Amino acid sequence: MRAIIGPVALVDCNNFYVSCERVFDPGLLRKPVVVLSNNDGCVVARSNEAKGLGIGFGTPIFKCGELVRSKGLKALSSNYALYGDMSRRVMDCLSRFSPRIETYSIDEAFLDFSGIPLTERTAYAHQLRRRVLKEVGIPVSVGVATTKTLAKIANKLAKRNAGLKGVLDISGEVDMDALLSAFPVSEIWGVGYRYSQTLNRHGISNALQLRGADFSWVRKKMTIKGLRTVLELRGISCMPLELMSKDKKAITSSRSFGKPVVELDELKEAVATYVSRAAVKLRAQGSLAGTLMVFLATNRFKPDDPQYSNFLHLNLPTATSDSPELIRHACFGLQRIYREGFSYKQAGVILSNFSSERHTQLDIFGAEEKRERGRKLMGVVDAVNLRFGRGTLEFAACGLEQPWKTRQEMKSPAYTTNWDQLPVVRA
DNA sequence: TCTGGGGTCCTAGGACCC
DNA sequence: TCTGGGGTCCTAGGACCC
Repeated sequence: MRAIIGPVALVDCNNFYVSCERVFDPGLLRKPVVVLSNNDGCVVARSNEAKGLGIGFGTPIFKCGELVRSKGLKALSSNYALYGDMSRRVMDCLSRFSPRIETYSIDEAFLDFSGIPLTERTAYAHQLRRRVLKEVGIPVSVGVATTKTLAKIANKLAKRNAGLKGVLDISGEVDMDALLSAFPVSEIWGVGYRYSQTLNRHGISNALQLRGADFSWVRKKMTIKGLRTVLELRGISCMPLELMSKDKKAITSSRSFGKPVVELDELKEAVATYVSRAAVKLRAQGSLAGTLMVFLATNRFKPDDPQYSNFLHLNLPTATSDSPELIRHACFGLQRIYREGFSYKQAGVILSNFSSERHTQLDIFGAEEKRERGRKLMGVVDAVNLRFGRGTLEFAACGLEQPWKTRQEMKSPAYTTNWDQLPVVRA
């Protein structure tokens, strides 16, 4: 369901992953903290204190050793079970402030504010902010404007200026020209590195200049999406609220390995593991995959090592969500592209070309009975893993030792999603 | 020693057809 | 040797997002 919108609020959690960690470990408050990517590789979330130390997004953590020693920088492995659960709590809380809500990402939501009179919007946003902090423990920022693109800008300004206390409403009378002329074009939603380079070359460096740019020129250089951005900067809403979450059109599962992998058998275990994870998500949305892509690659950061990467698309004979079947196809594909004599660093699979499980095309070879048994088995496996935690039941093809598994040496417990890891309060 | 993972949308161009 | 025009479908690649 889509809807034309009036004023809209963008609510964005501040330094979300770090804030989640702080809820359960107050010792991290007011300290420089970063959360690392899978494999404990590079920085994907930073506390304000860490940003103050000059640590950029994506910095490899091995370059921060000195800061850990001299400034007490604390680095944590990412804990997606925790962040996913905290996200759900934040969204629950927000939906009580406006039932017309679009969950845009794990840490962001757009809320329809058209029911709130102009003079009350700022106060309402402050109230919302206090409530999320009290109930969930996560600090958020709120930007209110007449379009999503402008709300994004308001939100960034609210975060940036401490005096605003996390809220900025630009949906009413404001000096929009002054505001936009001070906002760099590269920070506009939908303008990435490439486009901002092109725009800069043509003398467009701030949001006011982009707002005034020639429509057909923008259309040519930045496609229809760029044109929508320009219109939104003018206050014309082109991006409606998406109130219903949509099914995914593709599901990827891939990881860098904790250490290089040479043997085909080990690669097969890894790929079998990834494809079973993807299959769980596939079944959860009631889809069948018609295409499976498998890929592998050596470490591109070691240019002196022999390099090789490849991928293979497989059009499956029958669309399926059956884990053993998908594992068979993935291993077959992997075998086709595997070359001996390389140290592999990464592999993965992408499922796509989905159809609905409810109107399956019948298998011309009459294997319906077998498929039905498979469906029931998958249902049981998913239910057990949901109840007792991921990995309770696994396929033998995924291996037992899993030496290739990613490193996560600084991970916090799954405080909210695993009974064994609930926080303990000491009297 | 150590450098992420998971998505979406749009367009150009090729293959193919009449 | 010369060599049309219009349409559809598909895919690879590029741009963006968090």
